[in-house]
Amino acid sequence: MRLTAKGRYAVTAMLDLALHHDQGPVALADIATRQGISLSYLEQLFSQLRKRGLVDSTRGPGGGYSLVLAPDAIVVYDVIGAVDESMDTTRCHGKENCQDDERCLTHDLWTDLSHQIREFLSGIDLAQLVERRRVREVARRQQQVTVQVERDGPGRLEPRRSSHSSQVSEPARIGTR
Amino acid sequence: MRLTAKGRYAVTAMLDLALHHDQGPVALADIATRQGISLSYLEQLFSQLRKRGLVDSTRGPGGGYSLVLAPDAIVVYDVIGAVDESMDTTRCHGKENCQDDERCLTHDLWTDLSHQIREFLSGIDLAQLVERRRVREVARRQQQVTVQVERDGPGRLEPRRSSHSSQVSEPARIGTR
DNA sequence: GAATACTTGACTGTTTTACTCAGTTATGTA
DNA sequence: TACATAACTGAGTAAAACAGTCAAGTATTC
Repeated sequence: MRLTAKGRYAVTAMLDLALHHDQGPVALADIATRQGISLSYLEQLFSQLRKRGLVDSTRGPGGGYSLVLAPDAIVVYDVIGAVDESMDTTRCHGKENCQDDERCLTHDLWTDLSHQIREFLSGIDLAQLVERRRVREVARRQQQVTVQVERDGPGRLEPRRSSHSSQVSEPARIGTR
Repeated sequence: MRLTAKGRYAVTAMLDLALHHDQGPVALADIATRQGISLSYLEQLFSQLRKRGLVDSTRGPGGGYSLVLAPDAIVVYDVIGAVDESMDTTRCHGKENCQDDERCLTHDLWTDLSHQIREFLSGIDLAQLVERRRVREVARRQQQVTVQVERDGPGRLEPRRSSHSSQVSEPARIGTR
């Protein structure tokens, strides 16, 4: 089973995109500040998301990324699948050669589990997540942070134009490991 | 999410134990040959399984490991939990400090997924697995192998007593990686 | 006392993870 | 046209996790 920080970041970032879906393209720098993910890392992730056709990019000032499909047409499973290879829990990846070219004792168990996980994550789309009360709470909190940063300015230099707050002391800590 | 070869091996080994449950203690060397797992590695695993109170050991000739509880009282989730730390998919491990000491946007999603997985793996016990037709098939195949090895002898030396086939050229391949 | 089998702990090579860095290319605005 | 912005690309890397191995025990039975 491949469910790593990478996959979690991808889902978080896509959800952020869905939350600001109506405000045109969203710059990665904004997502970076709001979600506490390193910008360089986001660039790497979005490169993959774009290749999989999940997002579209707009270059230049005011540019950023936007969802290709409506939030209710994107399920969590696809997002993770775009960056995390496979969600399979079998060692043989579906082929039944786990032991001496034959099925191992527990082959079916892992197949069933993989199926279970796929079902679950395929049943949840971004729109559903956006609707959740607790997600909205967190989103509101994160909005505060962004506004704060904007008011204080990105570091006193620069005339501070546009709604972007590039180069804040972030990215900081994203939990322990 | 932590589901690695280690957890899979543990379940496989425990299932092997359940299959030979009525024949007294099972030697690790036997499990190693039948399941294609390295003996040294099994030793490591069973050390943990014993600490968690899932198996009992009998030393000396004819000894081996046996289940502490009946097969229908041991669920897969516990076996994996014994060797694989945690099955949690959140980064913060339940604590809600995933981002700046607060809940991250997708916290609940991972909590729900973890719950889902736990439910699934807690609903399956070793007895149920033993009953499965496809498991029995594989088990029969593996029995053949053991018998084969016994007939051929472990290498022509030794008078060949008891039902144990120590020190066969195994452990060999355990699938690719 | 020899063989069997469990027990412990340290050690190791490889792969994966989670990044960073340095640079390039495209685009809107003054 | 310059310049600021922001997307892109690819290589590099420290640290951790994985999947084991190895060596030296101790307990038990025949």
